[in-house]
Amino acid sequence: MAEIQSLARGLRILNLLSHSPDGASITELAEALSIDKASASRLVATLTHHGYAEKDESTRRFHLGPQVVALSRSVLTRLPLREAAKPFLRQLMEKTGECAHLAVAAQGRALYIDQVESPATLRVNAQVGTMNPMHCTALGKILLAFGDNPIPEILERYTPHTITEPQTLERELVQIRRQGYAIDDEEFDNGIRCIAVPATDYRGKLAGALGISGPSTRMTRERLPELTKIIVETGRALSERLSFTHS
Amino acid sequence: MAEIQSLARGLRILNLLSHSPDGASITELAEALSIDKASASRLVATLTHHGYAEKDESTRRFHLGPQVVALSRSVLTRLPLREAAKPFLRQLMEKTGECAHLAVAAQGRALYIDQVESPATLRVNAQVGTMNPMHCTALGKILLAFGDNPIPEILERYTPHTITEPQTLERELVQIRRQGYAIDDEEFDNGIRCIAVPATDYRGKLAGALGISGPSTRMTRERLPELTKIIVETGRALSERLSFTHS
DNA sequence: TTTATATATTGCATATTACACAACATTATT
DNA sequence: AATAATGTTGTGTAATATGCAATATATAAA
Repeated sequence: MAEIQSLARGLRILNLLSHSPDGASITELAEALSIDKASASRLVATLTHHGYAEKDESTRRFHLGPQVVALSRSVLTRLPLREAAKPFLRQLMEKTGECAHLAVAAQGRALYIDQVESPATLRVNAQVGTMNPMHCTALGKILLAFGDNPIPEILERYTPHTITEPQTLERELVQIRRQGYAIDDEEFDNGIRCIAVPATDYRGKLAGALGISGPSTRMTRERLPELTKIIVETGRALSERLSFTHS
Repeated sequence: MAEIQSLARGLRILNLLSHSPDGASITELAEALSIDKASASRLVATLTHHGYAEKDESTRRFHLGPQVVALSRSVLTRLPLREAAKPFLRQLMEKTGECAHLAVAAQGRALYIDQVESPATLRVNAQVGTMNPMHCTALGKILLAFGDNPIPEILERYTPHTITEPQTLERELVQIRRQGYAIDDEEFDNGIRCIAVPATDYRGKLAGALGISGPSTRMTRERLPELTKIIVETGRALSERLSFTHS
């Protein structure tokens, strides 16, 4: 596989910018990529010229440009799963009172492609485009258990409950496959519990994962079975729906 | 300004892919850019490797990859306007029953950065990331009237009501500045009317535009004044809110 | 204000890198 | 199975991106 160096560098700059909430300067970018300031300057100029980056004139730092938002729209609208799942997410939110999320596997992580927010003041908001680790989120575990992604090499610890042992995770995945749903019991964020189920297409192949997230004070261990039942049913319904839309 | 050729080519490929709902093949991309198949192949390989493109194995065609969605999130969350405007959009939708939209100027077009959908069956949906022309949308006219974007050279016609004469548009903008709101009376889509107002920050500088869109059967000419009043008030409230959040 | 420091942009020579052409491999079509 | 179309891999060539140095610009200090 031949890599086009300057394109790869440009893309790495985009990635860096996306992880820099306060933007980045030319020198910072050059250092991060171990390239010359001049090269960075020219690469950023090209990105800017095409709308992929933009300079905040007040801070003189570079941010991602609006063009990437326009790109993302075309990705999201292309996903038939998103279209089909929307009413089911809404229904999920209404029945449980918690925010409902939809995710697919991307780059070894769970990429959130849609969300229906709950009206509750205290709620778990996950922006579309968020990429969370797979091993410690309910949606991610579903994607691991039913998809064809390998178990990540390193299982980073986020909370005291995070599973960091590969064997433990493997056993968990077996159980998830058996029971048909996954639970994240404060394994990624303290005080947050999630439940997720798979959405499968007409061939039974995994299309994505959907579920709810809420504060553990509201999603108590006692309520989990009742909530799980709702989510499993919704997942089945969506999967059934997907079986008839193999366009 | 020195353009990095291969990066520019890569970005142009991304643009092409975003306008190709059914994806694109290597040869199509090569033809569109007037470059060799081999070059296109290598560029796409790099894009794919970094998650910016992906191959649909069933059709053997290339689409945009999930990475661009992840990028867009960082753009959207960075915008303080979006955060601040959310409750006002919701309120707008609830009071009018129509979909509420929020847009900023980008690349000479109106870029939709947020939306609150109405529950109505017949509603005007504008995906986040959509880029509409300025001269024939209510949000766009606001951005033209109060922002510092030049009037587009060519005013493309979309419907019989589209303003295509620069002088006419200039007069319209003067009136919009005076009255403080803009109306799109089936100038972009037949059967759709929109009303929009500006959102200004603590310096009185334009931050974005917000408004509603609905079918002209429901948003009749008679109802426009009543709806306009609501929107103008909401715009003032948001602008006031923005005056206190100059972080 | 002036000086000093940090940061960004432009010129330019070198060589690395991307390029086009072609051959090969793969997949689709007949 | 044969043919056509499309995608990928070599390879020599030359154009292009690169790094260094110098200039220009902006920021901080004096």
